[in-house]
Amino acid sequence: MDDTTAAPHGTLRIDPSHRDVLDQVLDKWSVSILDQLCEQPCRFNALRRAIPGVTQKSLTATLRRLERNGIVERRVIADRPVAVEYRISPLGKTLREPVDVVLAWVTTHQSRIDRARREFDDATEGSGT
Amino acid sequence: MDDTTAAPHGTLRIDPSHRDVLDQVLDKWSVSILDQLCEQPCRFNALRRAIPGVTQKSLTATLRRLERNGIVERRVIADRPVAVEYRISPLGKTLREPVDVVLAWVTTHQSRIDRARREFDDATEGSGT
DNA sequence: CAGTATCCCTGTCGATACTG
DNA sequence: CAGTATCGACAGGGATACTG
Repeated sequence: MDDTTAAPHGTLRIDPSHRDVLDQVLDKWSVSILDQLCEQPCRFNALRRAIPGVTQKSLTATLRRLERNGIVERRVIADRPVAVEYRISPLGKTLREPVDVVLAWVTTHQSRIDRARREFDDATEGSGT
Repeated sequence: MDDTTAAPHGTLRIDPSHRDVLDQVLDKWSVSILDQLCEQPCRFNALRRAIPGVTQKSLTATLRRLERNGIVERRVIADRPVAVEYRISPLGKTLREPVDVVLAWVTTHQSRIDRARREFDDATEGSGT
């Protein structure tokens, strides 16, 4: 079957490792953290305040995961009233563009998506009952 | 370095609705489905066979979700030995590019990510015990 | 063929409490 | 301040069985 029409570059082959990276890097809180850290390095609680709704647990877990994947860097800047600074890594910076592209897509098509959802819900409404 | 690619900092505020869309269209199976349907319209079981590891339940749920979001179109093409064809929608086609960008990022940086993970795991190894 | 329905299990998430 | 530890609630995912 020829895929020259739909797939100009024939790229979209998903292997599990790719899926895995996406799961670790584009999950619920990662995008917000990425966004925040791209603006400026941030301490734990500052980050926490900057991202409404996140809990310590989730924030810690997400930061750890991003750190493990080389997206953010963790740095202890004091010993006494322990201060820890998180900053975006060079690798993390490169992630921003793809994420921006995706977010731009969402922004662009949000209304269309919303409409599709309403229409679907509307059409589905009478079928389940 | 000038960041013409990245949005000016602070502009891309992640609001819940964006997050919500991402969750619905970039989740575990959606990318594979998008990939497959971008190549050609597909019937349910064909799709199932094309995507190793997916179950009926997950496939059904994901297809429904994508349909609801206007990403794929569902079409009954026969009544007797019921046949259903799924195809990518115009909106769905526009999603391909952003996804492609993200996947390209993964491909490009995969080895670096893997290395970061190994280094992290290595450094962490002795601390948790 | 193309689902729906059910059970069950695991992972995740939030809330709370505690620590260096 | 920056976490760790623990618990309970809940959604998602797989396996299985059944249906138009």
